[in-house]
Amino acid sequence: MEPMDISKTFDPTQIEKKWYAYWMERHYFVPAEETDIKPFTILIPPPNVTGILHMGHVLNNTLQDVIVRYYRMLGKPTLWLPGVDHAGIATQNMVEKQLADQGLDRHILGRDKLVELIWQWKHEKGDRIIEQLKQLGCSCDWSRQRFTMDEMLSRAVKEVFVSLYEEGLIYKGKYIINWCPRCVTALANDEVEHDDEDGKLWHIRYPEVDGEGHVVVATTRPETVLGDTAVAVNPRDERYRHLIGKDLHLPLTGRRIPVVSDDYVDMGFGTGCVKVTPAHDPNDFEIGRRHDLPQLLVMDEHGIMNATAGHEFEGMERYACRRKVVEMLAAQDLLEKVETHKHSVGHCYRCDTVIEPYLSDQWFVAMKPLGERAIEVVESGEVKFYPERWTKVYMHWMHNIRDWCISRQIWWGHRIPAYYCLACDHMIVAKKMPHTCPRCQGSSFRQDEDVLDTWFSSWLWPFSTMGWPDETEDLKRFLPTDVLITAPEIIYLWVARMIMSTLKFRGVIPFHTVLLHGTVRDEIGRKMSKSLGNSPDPIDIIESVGADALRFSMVFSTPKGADVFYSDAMLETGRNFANKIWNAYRFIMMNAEQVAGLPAKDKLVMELADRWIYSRLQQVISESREHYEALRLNDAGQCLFQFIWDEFCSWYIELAKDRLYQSDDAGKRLTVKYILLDVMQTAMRLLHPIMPFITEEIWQSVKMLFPMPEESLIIAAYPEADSSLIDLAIADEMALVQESITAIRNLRKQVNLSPASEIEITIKVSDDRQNRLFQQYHAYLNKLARVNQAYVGTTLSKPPQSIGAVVRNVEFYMHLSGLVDIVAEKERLGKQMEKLTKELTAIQNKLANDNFVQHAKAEVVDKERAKLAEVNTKANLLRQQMENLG
RNA sequence: GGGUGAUUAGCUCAGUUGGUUAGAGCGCUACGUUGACAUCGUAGAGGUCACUGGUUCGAGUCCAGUAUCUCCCA
Repeated sequence: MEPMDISKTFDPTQIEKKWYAYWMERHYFVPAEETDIKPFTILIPPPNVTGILHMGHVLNNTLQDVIVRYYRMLGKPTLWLPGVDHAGIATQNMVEKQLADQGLDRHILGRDKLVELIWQWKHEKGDRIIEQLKQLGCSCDWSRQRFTMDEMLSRAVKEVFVSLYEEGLIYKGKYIINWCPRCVTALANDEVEHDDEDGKLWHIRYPEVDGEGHVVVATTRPETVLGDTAVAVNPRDERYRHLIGKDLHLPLTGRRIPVVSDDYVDMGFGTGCVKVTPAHDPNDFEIGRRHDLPQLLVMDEHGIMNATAGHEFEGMERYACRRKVVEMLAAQDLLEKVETHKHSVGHCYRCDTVIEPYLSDQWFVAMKPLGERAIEVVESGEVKFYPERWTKVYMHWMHNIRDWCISRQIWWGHRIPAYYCLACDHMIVAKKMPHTCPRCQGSSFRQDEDVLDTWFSSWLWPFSTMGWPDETEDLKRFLPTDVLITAPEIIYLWVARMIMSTLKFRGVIPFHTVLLHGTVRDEIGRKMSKSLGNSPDPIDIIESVGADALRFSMVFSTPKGADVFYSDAMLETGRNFANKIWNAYRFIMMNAEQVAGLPAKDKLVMELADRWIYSRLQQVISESREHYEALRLNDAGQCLFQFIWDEFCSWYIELAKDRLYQSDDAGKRLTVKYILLDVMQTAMRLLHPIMPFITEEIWQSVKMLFPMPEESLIIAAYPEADSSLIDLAIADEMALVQESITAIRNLRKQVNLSPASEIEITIKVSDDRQNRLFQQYHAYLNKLARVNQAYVGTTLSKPPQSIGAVVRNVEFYMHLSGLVDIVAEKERLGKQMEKLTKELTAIQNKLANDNFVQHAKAEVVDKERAKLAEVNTKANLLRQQMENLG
């Protein structure tokens, strides 16, 4: 390759397509067969089939890909198992919306036709998000891609349902659900939108049966009085204790209802008496259960009052009924008062109708028996959460676990495998439609109309995707998997349930580690959402700055599971970094043309900077390994960013230039060329998990010049640190040089000397080692601080007309040529003196404090003393300089 | 209402078992086209660590309370 053909800025589009195709052709993402090495496995949280890639997916899948690629490089057979979720309600809604545009609705179409339409849609457009994940660089094993409605997964769903039913852990019962009377359908919790509204609070009198008194209850929905079956008070409430167990007259109905005691009642709210309507309020439903109260449904599925409400109200719309109830109460002097009241009201997300809590037949899973083992495995540490604090959230939910309502009144999903005999209504739960009714010998059946909650297929993901209930090779090999990476919002919905199901049906944990990451927000902290329009399209970003830049920015900005604040500035971090790497590569290639016969590593003529960069490289290798393994991906990113940008580019490459351009020693030139290629190549491997495309591109191209086997692949190994190359003495010397260069640059700045002007420096060192160091490497000062002439010695003193700085115990004096602004300089020094004095006082006070000297650890005290000496030296120098200025 | 977490520079965040002059990136200011990179370089300014009390020789760090906010569940 002609080096000058390499473009000045990094152009990702071409190379991303090229290398993804290359990886696919070579089956990189398929775990190696025939090996005894324990594989590394990650299950994807399956995105919705309707989904298009958003920033949340980018974060989630980038983190997974980084980890998977890291373990692949460690030589493990690695499986990232991908798939898509059928997302019952969301998908059906989307297709129904399309129908609506054509003036159709599902009732006209019928169930079979609608389901057929959705499948058709899935085949045509459903897997768009999969293509987008590929653009992001995700290294999933696409040959194992699953869909929650696949035959394989449906089999598992039926198997589990039937098995839990037979064990008595699935049952049919009554439950309060959110019901939209206009759409005539049940709504999931997340389909109900809550708004705070100004409503009214009606205070109603319920007369006592024995005695003259009454209690007052407050309600926002007076029509539900008709369905009351009790009044509840708090057992500790002195005001009402005498009423517990007594009866009240329920207004307008002629019924008598008891007073019950329940902890749920808030003594401080309203009058402390609560009317209980078990069939029309979720909290009342729970109270009703505890006290075995009747559940009276007083309206029908359209929100029209029924016969149970009483003949005066039957047939009335719910709000008309509300008005009539209020009128009648007032007429009977049972209305104590009416207040305005702000409260939260649930609305149908589709039609905005006020939802009605509604009692209906539903299917449940009894969760308590499944929860016990799931608690144990987290307590014992078999399953760990990162960050750890989520363990508490998980435990809290598990200890208060409730039965899971798994039926949904929609059409898209796994239909409940329960069949009813048309002749005698006998119910049979079975994997297939039965032939004969065991009770009446009838032979015609209808299947339950409901489908299962989408999570009922997702919770089986760890083994349903691997072919269970068959004992497949994949099951034996890949379960338990290793790390699950997901958002904390679905700890309950998904993570906990997978732990329970996998323990129940496989007897093992599904994964040993759960990594929870934050939410992607916009610059002002809002969640990214379609409706706010604050979510950029990741594909646009990839097309403009590249997947690597996006990936790096995401990884870099997601510390310890905290939220990610997406902004253009944040994206620039990755874009600039990719460009920086690209230009370092470009520079190296420009100078690498003739590096044909490189010297063997042990024949290299290495000097300070060379030994230093190798030493640092080894440390960075170890650190990055530790970070990747501890799942601190942002730390891995930061550590590599800092090494490549600051240490390799800003220091090493800059120092290498002298030898490349000016040295007439061929051995020196060869050494530096070798090291540039070697460090670059190693750094590309370190960074490959985070930025796979650019690192592969550079790897492949450097490989042609660098002495390594032609077939060696970037993924073939994650570098291992060679501790023999770590040299702390060298590191210390280099640090001194670096600090010195910074100090000299500062001196320049202080007197406003242009960085281009050449200067003379007197360096007073305090020992021979330092003397040798500065004699030998004054070229470094020349290159990076434009020190034209350096006088080094142990006995030198401050030259006239100079300003000084101290680094450790080395004094630097920059020779001035009479260009200094005396007044400004004095002011600056005065300010510095003030700061030093303050610090000095603090240390002296500390050391004068007997308590400190006696109680603190010896090393802390020693450190304090050393500091005192250092600060004193600085102060003396400063004083001298101030005197010099007159 | 129950639970959980947070509060450090203009912004986003580090700060490991209490022990430097509380750090980084971005932004801002000044200067700079030094033969990879202006998507760059060098330097600078900027903080009562939310508030109140406590423990300690010593608190951003530990404890209690207050305030404000986040998220999950109801």
